[in-house]
Amino acid sequence: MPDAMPKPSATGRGTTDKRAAILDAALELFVELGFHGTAVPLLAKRAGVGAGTIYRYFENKEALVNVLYGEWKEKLATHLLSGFSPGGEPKAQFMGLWRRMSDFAAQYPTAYAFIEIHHHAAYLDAAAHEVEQRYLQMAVMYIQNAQAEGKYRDGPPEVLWSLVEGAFIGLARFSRGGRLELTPEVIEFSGNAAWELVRRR
Amino acid sequence: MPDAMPKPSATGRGTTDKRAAILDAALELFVELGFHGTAVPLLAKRAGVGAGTIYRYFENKEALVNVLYGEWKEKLATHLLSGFSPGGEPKAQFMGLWRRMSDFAAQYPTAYAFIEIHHHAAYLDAAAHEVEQRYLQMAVMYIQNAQAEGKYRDGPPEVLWSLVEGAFIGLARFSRGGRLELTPEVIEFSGNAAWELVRRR
Amino acid sequence: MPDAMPKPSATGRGTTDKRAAILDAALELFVELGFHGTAVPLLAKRAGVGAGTIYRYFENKEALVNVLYGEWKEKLATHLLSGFSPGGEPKAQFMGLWRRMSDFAAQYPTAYAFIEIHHHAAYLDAAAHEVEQRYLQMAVMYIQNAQAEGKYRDGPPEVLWSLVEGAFIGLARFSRGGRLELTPEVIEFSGNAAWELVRRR
Amino acid sequence: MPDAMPKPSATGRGTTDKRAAILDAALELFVELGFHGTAVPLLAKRAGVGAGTIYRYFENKEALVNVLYGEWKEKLATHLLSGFSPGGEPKAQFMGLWRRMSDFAAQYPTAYAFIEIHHHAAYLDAAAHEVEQRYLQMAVMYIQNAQAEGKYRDGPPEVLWSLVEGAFIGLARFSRGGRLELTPEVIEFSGNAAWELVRRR
DNA sequence: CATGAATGAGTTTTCATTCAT
DNA sequence: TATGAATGAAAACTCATTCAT
Repeated sequence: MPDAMPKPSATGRGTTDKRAAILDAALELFVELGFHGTAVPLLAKRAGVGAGTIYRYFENKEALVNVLYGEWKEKLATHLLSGFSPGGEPKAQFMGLWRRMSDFAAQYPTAYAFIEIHHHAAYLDAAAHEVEQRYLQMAVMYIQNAQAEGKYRDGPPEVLWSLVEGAFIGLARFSRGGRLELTPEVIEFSGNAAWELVRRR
Repeated sequence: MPDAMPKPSATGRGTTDKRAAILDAALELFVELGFHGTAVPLLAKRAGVGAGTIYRYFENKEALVNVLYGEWKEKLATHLLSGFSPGGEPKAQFMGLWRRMSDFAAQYPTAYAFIEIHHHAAYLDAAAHEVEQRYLQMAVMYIQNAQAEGKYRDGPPEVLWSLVEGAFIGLARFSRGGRLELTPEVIEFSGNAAWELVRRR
Repeated sequence: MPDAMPKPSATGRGTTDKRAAILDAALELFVELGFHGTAVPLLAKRAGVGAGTIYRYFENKEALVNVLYGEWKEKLATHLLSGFSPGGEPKAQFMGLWRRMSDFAAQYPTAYAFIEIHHHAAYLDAAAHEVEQRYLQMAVMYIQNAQAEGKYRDGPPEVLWSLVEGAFIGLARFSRGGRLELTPEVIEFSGNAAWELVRRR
Repeated sequence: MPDAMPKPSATGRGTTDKRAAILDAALELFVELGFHGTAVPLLAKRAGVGAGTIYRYFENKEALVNVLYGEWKEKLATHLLSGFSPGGEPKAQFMGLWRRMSDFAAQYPTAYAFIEIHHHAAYLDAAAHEVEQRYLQMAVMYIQNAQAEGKYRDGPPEVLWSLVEGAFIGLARFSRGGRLELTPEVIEFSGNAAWELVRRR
């Protein structure tokens, strides 16, 4: 068991290279082959490191997938929150959210797929579930606020969020199939449609 | 390799018992633990058969998951198609579809989860992909017809369908979490919202 | 464990059919795939009987191979002995032996291969080894007699027999390859050569 | 599937130790128990390595037996060819060949038994069959040359070789039984007898 | 620090044998 | 008496993890 594992935010660079390479390789392979379907030696090879090296950065395979989940879900949350302006046109606000989701899915398609696929895996630990919880709460609060201001359709906010996020996941899945690119036009079109899911009428 | 594998549609009953027990156990465990995360002996135990028995009914584990996928996706397609009336009020038609999706997900929650989770797994074979294709084509044709009749929003039908199905998947996922039941009220509420995704305005 | 197993020399025929079919199938498959390489269900299929039926005639797979070995080695010994005339021209006597070996190998090529291949297998039991012993003793006595009468080369009779039998086995193996038939000409030619192995000069 | 399997001709020593240990153990056990009769864990134990280690050196059990066959048959061919002088007394030449066969069988009795036993096993691959072919061609050419020079008996060279090699195999089998040692006297005696198989008269 | 060869526990799969029919 | 579906013990093989270098 490594005594002091190199942290991701190390200052010196170089130390972190391998950790990042491992995480990147894991992201790809876990999406492609699944967690249990990915052998550590293969992962090591894809990352360009020795198999043993992985265990210098992560306690074991399970820890690795949990770190991966936590980091990316956090990153997604941060991304969605960034540039969020509380007041303003409700539709513009929604479209902003939809665009940020799209940005993220377009920029990190594998990471978005990873998050989506692993959202309820048996090997996710308490920490990962907590990140998950906070993410959902954030979303729910967003909806509740908009409902409180009379902008959004009434109803259980979790349900509304499930529909909106689900719709986006459907779009992202389809674009992952390679038969659709997330162009600005597609994003506008789908965002406009999704807006109707939530808007009060 | 079994020479003549017992078929599902056996006449005499009893022949099919074990096959069905294996499929049921696999459904549960593949959802719970994933395909690679499910060991065959565990599967056998859950099905109440010997480990070797599984190989009398399925060539190997991969064949098993593919049969499972094919059968359930087919069942879903049949279910969605059943009671579909071509002409009629567009919204009523949509709500009918949404209700049938809900029926299915409520009646077979594990199967619906299974289908949703495995939709693009590396171990699905050509036959499974074909079932998948036909399913999508069916959906696309439905959307196209409605668009042609001027009832639905214009735009790529696959995108519209991705949004609608995604929204429903989001709902189903959330209900699987145990914090929401798919009551008629929830179904009406969500269906009304989802209808807005597609309706022309 | 069958109480009274049907014997090979049953009078009524019919009873023996299956036993014979099993032995025939086993002969072929043990030569083709080896003893451990032959699965009992395959054997059953080739014999045209149910897998369980094999256990009505033989205690287990090992007993089967031992019966097979014993019966065929005995049959070979009987065949070689038949028509053996103690006095007479030594070369004619040798050629008679060589011809009878050839007859046997030509008439029962699979059985001859089986005997040859299994001559020292780990799963042969005491009874089979005893048959083996008697066979060798018979051969040795034949050689010793001929030596005593001054017709054969001096030297360890087992060695002489090993050379002669080995030479024939070499021939039989080659003919099994399909590139040579054991025609009367080939038998005469090889017998003449083999005769030189043993003849006194 | 190992990516880069350690090769036999490694420079640094030590690399090859385990590979050699595995091959040696396999040689013994395949002769003793047969290919299908030898379980990999037993093989590993005999070789003093972990079961998994075998798969670092050989793709599977079948590859192992094929490498074994190829290496030893090649070694036998090389040994028989070594010190072969084209011109010279025909009998001396034959006796030289017989002695080299004996040397080999005496020095590597298990390997000789292995080669002999596996000469036509179902699991030998194309490469092994090719080695086999080349070996036979070599033998045939040797006989043909001697025939062309009028030293050997006329007749199909493959048949003559089958008789000679068969005779030697008979001798080797018998000596393996433990009741005969391949002493120089036995080799001379048997060689003299075998010479009569082929010599022209 | 980094490695990758080595491992044995655990996986998938096979198969000799049994037994209900 | 004959069967072949069912089985679990044992086979072949994989892989997460360790550790000597």
